[in-house]
Formats: sequence, C-alpha cells, structure tokens
Amino acid sequence: MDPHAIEGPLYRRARDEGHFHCSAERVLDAGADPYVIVIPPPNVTAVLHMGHGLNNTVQDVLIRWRRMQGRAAVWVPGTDHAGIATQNVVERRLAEAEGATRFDLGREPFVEKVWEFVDETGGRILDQLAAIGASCDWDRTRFTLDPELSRAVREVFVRLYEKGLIYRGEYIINWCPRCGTALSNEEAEGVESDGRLTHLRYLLPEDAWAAAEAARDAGAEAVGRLDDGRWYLTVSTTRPETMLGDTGVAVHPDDERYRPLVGKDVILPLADRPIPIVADEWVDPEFGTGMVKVTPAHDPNDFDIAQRAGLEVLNILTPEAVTNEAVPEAFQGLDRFDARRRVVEALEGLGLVAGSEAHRHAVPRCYRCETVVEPRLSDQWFVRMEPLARPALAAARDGTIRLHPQRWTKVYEEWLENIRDWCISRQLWWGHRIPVWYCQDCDGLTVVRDDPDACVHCGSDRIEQDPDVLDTWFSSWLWPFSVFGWPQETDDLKAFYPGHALVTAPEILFFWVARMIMAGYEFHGEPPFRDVFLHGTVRDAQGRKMSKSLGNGIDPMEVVDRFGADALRYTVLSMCGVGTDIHLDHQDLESAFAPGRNFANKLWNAGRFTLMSVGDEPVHRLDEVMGELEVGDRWILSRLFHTSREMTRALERFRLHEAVERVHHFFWGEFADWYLELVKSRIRGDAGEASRQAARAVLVHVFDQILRLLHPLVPFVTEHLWDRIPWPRDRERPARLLVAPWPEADPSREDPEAEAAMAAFQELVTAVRRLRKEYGVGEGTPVEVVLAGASRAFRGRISGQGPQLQQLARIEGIRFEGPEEGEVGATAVLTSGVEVFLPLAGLVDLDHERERLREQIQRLDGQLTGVRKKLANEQFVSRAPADVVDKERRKEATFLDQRDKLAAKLSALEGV
RNA sequence: GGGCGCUUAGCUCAGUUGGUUUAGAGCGCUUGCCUUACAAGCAAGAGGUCGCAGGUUCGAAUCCUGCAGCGCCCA
Repeated sequence: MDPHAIEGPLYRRARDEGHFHCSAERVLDAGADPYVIVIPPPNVTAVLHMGHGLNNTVQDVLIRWRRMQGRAAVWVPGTDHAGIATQNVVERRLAEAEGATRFDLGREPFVEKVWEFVDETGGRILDQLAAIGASCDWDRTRFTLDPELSRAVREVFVRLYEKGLIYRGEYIINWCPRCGTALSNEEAEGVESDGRLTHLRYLLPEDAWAAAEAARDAGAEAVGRLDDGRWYLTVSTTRPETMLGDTGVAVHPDDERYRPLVGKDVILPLADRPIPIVADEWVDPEFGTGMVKVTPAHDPNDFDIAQRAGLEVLNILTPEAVTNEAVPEAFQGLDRFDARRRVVEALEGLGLVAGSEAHRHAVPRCYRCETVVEPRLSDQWFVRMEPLARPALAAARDGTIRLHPQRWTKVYEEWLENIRDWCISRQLWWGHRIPVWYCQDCDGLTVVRDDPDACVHCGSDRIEQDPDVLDTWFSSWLWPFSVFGWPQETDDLKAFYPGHALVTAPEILFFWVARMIMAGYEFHGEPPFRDVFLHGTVRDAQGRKMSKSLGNGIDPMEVVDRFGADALRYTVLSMCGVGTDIHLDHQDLESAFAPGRNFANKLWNAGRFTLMSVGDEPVHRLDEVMGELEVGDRWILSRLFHTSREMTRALERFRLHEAVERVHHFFWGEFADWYLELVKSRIRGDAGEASRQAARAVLVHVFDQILRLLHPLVPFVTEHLWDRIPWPRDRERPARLLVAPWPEADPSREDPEAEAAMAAFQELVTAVRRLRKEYGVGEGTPVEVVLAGASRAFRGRISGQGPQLQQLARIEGIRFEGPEEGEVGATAVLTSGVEVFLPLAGLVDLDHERERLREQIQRLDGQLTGVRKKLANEQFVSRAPADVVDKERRKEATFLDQRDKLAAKLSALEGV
C-alpha cells in the first residue's frame, strides 16, 4: 500500500467537492442540527509539531463523526497573530539580515515587515493540517488580525471600558526584560530552579540598640550583634540585588518579639539610607526569622505592604533589567545578575552576609523566551476579572460546561475563585493597538470604536493613541464568535454560535479556555461550547516533553511521508486514553508508529481481499438474503450491532481510545480473523449459490459499516476502499464515504444465540489448534477429531460447519463416537463438556499427555476451590443477587464436569 | 505551603455505577508457520500477590483512611 498515492488526491477531491464546507443556510433554512468546533488557532509563525498532530486529529475525528451523523458540521480553522512570538522572529531576521533593530526601522515600516513575513509563511501550518487529513471548513479560515476580528477586539475593549471593567493603573506586573513587554500572570511560568537564599544583615542605628536588645531578649531571631558591638537585623532573599531598592523591613503586628523595634529605622547597607521597620499582616511570623525586607518596586507583595505602610517606592532597574541611577554609583549600569554578585561581594566585605544556603524555588520565566521575568512597577491596562468570572464559574459548577476528563473542573474552579485582574497591554508593535487616545489639552481619554479625529471631551485634535498593543489572548478569547462575524449579527453567528466542543491541552485552560467562556457569557449570555476535551501532552520515550531545545521532537510531516496520515492518526488515537500523555520514541519512528501502520496495512489487505472475494457482480441487499443467513452471518451482524453502539457511546463520552479499541477488536479480531475465514468456502460457491449470495451480501454490508466506523479515525484508506465496494442495484449509494450515514446500532440484529454458537465453535477450533501445536502437528496437516459427549444440538451445529472447520483448523473429519478403547491421542474438554480427542498415534508422548492433563486438572481444581469457597459462604448465597449466585453455581458445574472428564481420561492413561 | 491526580504484565496503558474476567489491549518476548488478503502477517504460548498497610462489604484493582513514591496546577 502506498499512502502517498491515495491520500493527497482523496483529500483534494473531498475538499473540492465541498464536503468540508457547511453554509449557514443548512442550519437556518434546511433546519440541520449544527455541530461546531473552532480550532485552537496555532501561531502564525508555527510549524506543525506532534502536539498539533494529536490536537487536530482529535478534532477531525469528532467533526467527521458528527458530519456522518448528518449534523451541519463546521470546523473553523485559522491562526493567531502571536504578538510576542511573531515580533521576536521578525526582529531576529532583521538583526541577521540588516543588523538593524525595530527602532532603527520605526514602527510603521517594521509592522509592514511583519505583515510581509506573515503573508509569506503564515499559511504553512494550515497546509500541514491538510496533510494529516483535517477536514476544516477552509472557506472560513480566519486570522486574529483580520479586519472583522479586529473589529470584535475593538468592540469588546470599548464595551468593557464603558462598563468600568477595563482600567489603567500603576501596579507590579510581570516584565520580560528581553521581550521588553509586560506579561500576564499566566504568561509568566514558574520554573523550578536551584537558587540561593542569602541572609543579609542591616545595621541598626545606635538609638535603636536598646530596642534591639529588648527584641533579642524576647526571642527575636533576626536580631543579632556584631563582635564590635553593633546591632543588626537579618533578612533573607533569593534576589540580593533588590536590597538596593529596599525602602523598609516588615514584621507581623502580632509578633511580640519585634514589637520594640517597630517604628525604628534600620540603615540599608551600601546605600546608607535609613529605612523604617513597619508592621504588616502579610508577614508570616513562622517563616524564616519572621522579618522580611520590603522592595516595593520589585515585588508584588512588597508593593502592597508599601501601599499600606506608606513606604517609598524606589525603582532600581531599567526596562532592560539593568541597575539605574537610583542605586549607589558603584552599582549602576549592571545587569541584574551581575548586580546580584557585586552586592553580595560588597556586603561580604562589610561582614554583613550571614551566610547563604541552596534553595530550590519556582522562578517565573517568560513563556515565549524563558528569560527570568522581573516584577516591575509599571503603568498598564487591566481587565477587572471577578465580574466576568462569576458566570464562568457557575457554568462549571452546574454542569453547563463539562470538562473531560472531569478532574480539571476543580482546577478550573480554583483559578476562577482566586482570579486576578488581567494585564492586557503589551509594549509591542505587532498586534491590536489599544483604542485609547490621550488628549494633550484636557488630559481626557477617548475610547471609541472608530479612530477619532478629536478628543471627545474637549474637541481638541491634539490627541495621541496609546502606543501599546493588546495581549494576543485578548483577541483569542473572542475566537468562538469573532470567527463568525461578531459584532455583526451575521447568519453564520445565528447558525453556528454557540458551538459544541473545544479540544485542547490543559496548559491553556486558564489562558484561553476559561477566558473564552467568560467572553461567551459576557457578550452573548451563553457559553461558547459545552464540552471541553483536554487531551494529554505528546512526550518522548523517556516521558520528556518534546521540545526544540532537547531535539526530541517528531515532525508529523516526516511521519506522514513515511507511513501516511492514517498511520499517524491511528497511532495517536489508539494511545489517547482519557487524561493520559502520549509517549512516542523520536529515535525509532518505525516502532513508534507501528500500531497505526500495522492497522492501516491490515485494513488495506482485508479490504482488498473482501473486494476480491465479492467481485464485481451486483450484490443483494441484506434484507433479500435474511432467509439464507448462517450462524456466522448472524454472529457478525450481532457483533456489528454491539460495536456500533459501543463505539458511538465512547465517542459521545470523548473516550477516543476506547472507541478505537472497540472497532479495532471488531474489525481485526472478529471480522478479519474469523468471519473472512468462515466465508471463504461459501464465497467459492462450495455451499451453493444461495449461500454464496448471502455471504456476499453480508460481507459487503459489514465491510461497508466497518469502513464507516473507521472513517473518522483513518479517513484515507477507508475512503479508497469504500469507493470500490459493489453496491446493491436498487439501493442508493451515498455520495462519498465521508458523508455516508454513521452506522445506527440496529437492535434487531442482536443475536445471543448466534453469539453463543460461535463462541462454542471458536472454542473448538482453538482447542484443536492448541492440541496440534502441543504435539507438533503442522498447521497444514489435516486431522480427524473425535467429539465425545456432544449433545444433539452441538452435533447439528458442528456438522454443518465442515468446510469452516476445515478452513480454520484443517479438521478433515469428525467422529462423534469414540475414542476407541486404547486409542492414542490428545484430549481437551470444552466448557460445554464436549470432549475433544485428537487421534495421534505415534505422535503423542504419553508421559507428556499425562503431565498436561494433570496440569489442566490442577488448574480447574484451583478454580473449583475458589468458586466453592464462595458458595459455601452462607452470607454470599443469601445476600448476593440471585443471578450472581447462579453464575457461580454454573461455573462450579462447568469446572467440575471438565475436571471429572479430564480426570477420567488421565486414569485411563495411567493404566497404559 | 495549598490543591488535583497517578501507582495494574518487561514497556505504554484499558478496566464504565463494587459481582457477567480465571484482571484485558498494543508493543516487546518464546515457539511454529513465506497456509494464493496480509511476515507491517497467521497460529499457539509465557508473563501480573492490581504501590504498601488497615478498614467497609457476603464480595474490593474498583469505595474509605493512613503511608510511600511519582507527576501536574497554584502560591
């Protein structure tokens, strides 16, 4: 099979025929039931990685399945402008190509350059999605900087501003010194790192020595005295350089130990500034010495303390995180990490370092460039989140929004309960510019939907727009409705909002998912979707996240090239257990993608054989051959019924891996391993024309249904085969497999009798195979078997299956009498009590056979003991449900019967 | 520090409301097969005291408690 040859053409055919597209009219006029997924828009600069591969395969499965169910299925693709990431890329290219910075170029020309870059490479990742079979509605492709989507951003900003939910203020925010911009709390990721906790001594002025002594006597750990008699306080920090910006030290107001010192000053070393000792509730008296240094301009908690205690706020760093003029001259102009070393050295020289220790802690880093984030006092725009969070929280609590797996609900709720305001301004040039104009005459702010010519307050035309842009997520959170044209009341919006499922990774639960839900409620009063499917992370064989820097990534395009999109899809889906990560060995793609490759290959071969068997002549409809159905036919139809039902149920519950397993077991373990073998002789015509036609009809029907069930998982090989299936003359053929109706589980096909009969048949075949294997009788060698103690019903069933037994176990003849006294052979006993005897004179080693029988008997004895123990327990018999007890009784009878028959056989052999 | 979750075969994982299971699958392993759909396959098989210790129950991989180890999220 060559996936290459079929995948591209089949994809293009489906796309060009318009099967991926769905119009609003289908919902609004034709009354179709919509099913909508919006893609988590990948960065416009991104190239496809396995995370995307998994994410989009899952979405495609859902959308293809719903499409086959007849829903008006829409999967909206698109990209997001990724402010920081994209700007970074273009800045780097600019530096490499021209040795210039964006400032050399100026704002407008730079933004133009970014657009050029985006126009050039921006659609690449979407093309790659097509290669893995993603059936997106490409007519609806959107970009967060499209004019319509930008209008939505503007509308939302103005509305929230007018509602008082957007405000500007000076607060400590997360600052990336490398990107030169503010970040939201979510964009500053805590990374566990080895740090050092350094203990610093701040000397007390002489007038505080008495108080210090009193504090020490009260047990104040932070208070100490140098050899020369001077008193000091000890504070600890992981960022010693920040001491240059300290404007106080703080203790808890109830901490008796430090009470005498509160209100006194301490001398900040190096700067020789007196700073006050204050009391503040935030300080934890139990932690460390119970005394903390306060650096208001460089720590959010310290900033709060300073606000409450009236401490000065002293910024000591430039935007590049270099020390500024606020620090003593000797320390000016240093990178923050150099400053750290220099400060510690200087303090050591003064005898003011009381030691240090290794300290593991979470250091916040920029999620785009991993630079250590610097908390920085800065004027920024914020969204007041609490009012927006309320309905989003209620939706999770009352089950309106369902997270899969469910356990994420708690994490989601926790975040919303403790929500903090969202810093949305970014000091970038690439993005939606903040729609605020400042008036140079009246200081008023103009916040409007359309770019203004004059200040709305005083009419002055001396207005200037805020230079900053908005957080990219400020446009992403509108994605579920901005893609449909909001704020216009479009038909698309009416037809396709609210949507249904969102498929993503847990990493962006807060960033994006929660915020989309908030926006949905705020601007529509409805959530944007009901089900959130959170799949795992793709990792390497050692469980490490795949990353560029580790070089352990897998390029999905390489996988598609080598094994095909179907193999990639099937592999990740088969591993897509609820809430579990997916491990793939990047060093051995051959075996990493073996499950999918093997499956696609098996399907291909089984399909070719099925098509060949059935041939070209027209087939009958299933209902025309109902009278001719054999046990095997009824069995496979019954199994199909169960499989359809269970697979649909699994998909409904987002249990993809379970759906895959069900259909895999049916197709491979039942259809290919058994049914295809069963019908071989009938297809040849050995059992007459009626039987042949019945087999052909069932074969076509079941295979058609298998292809439909498998289509969402492996769209290409299924479609290729389906195109070649012969069709009953008088039945309409669906236009294409991808719009063929999803198999409805037909309860009338359930056939417990046929299933039981087939189980007995399979047991017989397996038993004979096992016996012949045990004694080295080749699989090709015909054998005769003796079935002793068979009921009339069993005999009847088996004797009609001669050709099948021949096909599956090379059983050439069956005797229902015997074995003869002294006849040498091997024995097994089926659960029905039928004794299977394989006459193997000259082949059977009697010692071995006796040993084998003893083992069997021993095993049955063990099982009998277990069952009898249960049944001997009166509590069990009286309190367990009757059917459970019955089951145990039947087990006992079966085990006993089997054991006795084997024991009799053994004793007969013992005499030989 | 707070919260959530995981621990089942050599590896990666299933196991739905406790009893239809003698705890399953894929990969790997052993043995035999190029049986005219498929060696990317077929057939047969080996392999598990379900992390540990208690408890609830007639009955626990499944529910509860504690402990250990691991992971994630938040501070």
